[in-house]
Amino acid sequence: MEPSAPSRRVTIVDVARHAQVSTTAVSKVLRNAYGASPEMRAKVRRAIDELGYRPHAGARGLRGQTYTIGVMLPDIRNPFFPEILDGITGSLEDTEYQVLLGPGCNGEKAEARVTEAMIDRRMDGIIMIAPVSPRAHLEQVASSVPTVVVGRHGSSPVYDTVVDDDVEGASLIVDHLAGLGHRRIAHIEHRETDPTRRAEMPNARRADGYRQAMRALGLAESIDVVSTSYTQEGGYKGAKELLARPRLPTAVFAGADIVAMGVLEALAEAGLSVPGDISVAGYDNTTFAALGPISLTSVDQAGHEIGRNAARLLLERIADRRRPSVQVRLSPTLVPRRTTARPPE
Amino acid sequence: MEPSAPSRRVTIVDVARHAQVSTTAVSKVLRNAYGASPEMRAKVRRAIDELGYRPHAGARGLRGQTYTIGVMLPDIRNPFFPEILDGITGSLEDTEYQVLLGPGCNGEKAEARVTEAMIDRRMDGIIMIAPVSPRAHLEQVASSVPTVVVGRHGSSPVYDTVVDDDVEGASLIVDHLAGLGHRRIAHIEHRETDPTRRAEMPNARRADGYRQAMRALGLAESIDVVSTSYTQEGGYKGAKELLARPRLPTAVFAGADIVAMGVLEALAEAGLSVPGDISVAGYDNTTFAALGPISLTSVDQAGHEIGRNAARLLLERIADRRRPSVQVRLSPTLVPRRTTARPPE
DNA sequence: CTGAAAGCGCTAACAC
DNA sequence: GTGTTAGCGCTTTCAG
Repeated sequence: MEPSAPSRRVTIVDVARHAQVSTTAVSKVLRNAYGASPEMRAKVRRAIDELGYRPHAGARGLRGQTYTIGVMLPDIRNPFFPEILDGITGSLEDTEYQVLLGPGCNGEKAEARVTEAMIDRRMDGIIMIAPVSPRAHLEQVASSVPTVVVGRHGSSPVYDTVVDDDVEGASLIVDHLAGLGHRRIAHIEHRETDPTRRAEMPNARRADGYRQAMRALGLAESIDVVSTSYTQEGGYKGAKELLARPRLPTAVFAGADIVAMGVLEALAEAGLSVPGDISVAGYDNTTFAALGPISLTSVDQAGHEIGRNAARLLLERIADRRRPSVQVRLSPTLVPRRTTARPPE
Repeated sequence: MEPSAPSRRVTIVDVARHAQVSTTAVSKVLRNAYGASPEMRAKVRRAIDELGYRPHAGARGLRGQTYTIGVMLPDIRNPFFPEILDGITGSLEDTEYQVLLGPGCNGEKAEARVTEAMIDRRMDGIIMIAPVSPRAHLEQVASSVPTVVVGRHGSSPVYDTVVDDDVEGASLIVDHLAGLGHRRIAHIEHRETDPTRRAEMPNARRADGYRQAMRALGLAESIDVVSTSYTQEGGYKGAKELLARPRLPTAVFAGADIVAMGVLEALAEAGLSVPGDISVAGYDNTTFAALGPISLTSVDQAGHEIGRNAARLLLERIADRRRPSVQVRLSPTLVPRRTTARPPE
């Protein structure tokens, strides 16, 4: 076996010759296009199988499509994304399209690089998951390739969106805690200064939902929001800040599971038991929320459904680039586990 | 803004015209190829900037390279892979190459589909992380495109490999536990029946390393291996099995962190405290091993280094497809945390 | 050092 | 329904 021998690959010409037809005929069969008789199709299919022919995606892209869908994930570490991805690939696995992921897009610059790379490779469509780029950039991308944006609120005429209702998710948690008897429920949010992002990013929505739900329950005076970041460290710091309050809250709603991890650590250090002394809830229902030793109450975003919808919208838009943009909003569900219980007497 | 307007992109012809040179000249500048005067380069570069030109990767691939590296990850959920990926993208971000990931490759069939897709897109090189495909398939891939295989022992003349020394990792754990005074140390392994895979997959090596280390310490009679799988459930079942033993081990070495999670759950259910009654160690030093409430002793595989080496080897092989294949083996390190301590008196 | 011309593998447009 | 032809945007000869 030669290492990476540049052996000439079977091309459409070889198939045409083998099947004794024109390359156009082969091309039509490949694309299931109109204008080939059943006998011709059969003949061509046989030749394709016999020769083990697979079309060169790049060459196809030069005139037609590349049959490639790009998915941009901001952070491969976020255990919530795999669900979305499964939803996408699941919907696409019976199509001709192949999904390829753009890695490590943390920050606007990296996002721009990846989206450019996808456009330069003439991908047929792009799904951007929880992008942080300014809306203008999203619209610029969408103006050159069919695009679906996942996890950003706000709509645009040029791209479709799929989001989970973060306001509803926050109130699921608040209602759950209030139902258990809690009144002093604190929230740890991700600090967001940019005004556009405040309006569009899920984290800000969760904080809004928390406030809204507290007010609806007549707990307006108990509203207590600590601004840190959606990281374990952010949770740790946020909890430290709450521990310094004159009166401790009886429950903490962390804006993300990873934040809850930091909270649990800080509480353990302070000698407080969960949920005996204080209840803790997260958001995203990530893998580690389900881990036995953690068993964190959380909100599930139906990532699979999000992904399925994103794929569906993208295919629709690839088929008709002028159809009006669509916004899909899904509802989250509460997953109660062992970190929440009635407040201490 | 038009939704996905198919506005004609700037091509190499536009750049050539703008700079008043031939397309050949532009091409040479793009590729930093020999045969262009400094003045010409400057002129072309200016034209490229002014027009915002970016070459079409697919078209380039038709004759030359696509400047795309494919990375195949078996399971995006495995929290160990992001480290490797960071190592790869970090090494490549100052090059012209763009990394794209093939998603969800669990199982031979999915792996084959993804590698085919990468080959059909004429990627310049492929990095396969912990593939499960038979070696013949790996070699077939490698024979048509430069390939580096990560996390598979055993060498091939047609692809390079980067592995972490799993035997050494296992003995780090065993020595650590023995050093604390443990003698009855059990191991939970991933069941592997296929003989080739037994020889090449890391999981089998860890079990071998465990046995070897136990023997070296004169603890041969205490060797106790439970075969389940590298999943949380596998850990849970494995622990249940150990709990049914006439004499409980004082320490459990789980072959992977996720397995340890299941073990912790089963032990908690049985009312045993960790590490008071029994010590637990994992492998991979994943994100959740570091989580405060878990704090699992584990083995760190230096994922970043693995990724850096894989990228380096791949670039070398792209530059010289005939250079003899290389095997890199890296050493793991122990990360002691709170789940391991001296055995009960 | 420079550029004209051929061609990579495929699809679209157009004949027949 | 079928085949012929002309590109898509780039790199690679190969003359000059």
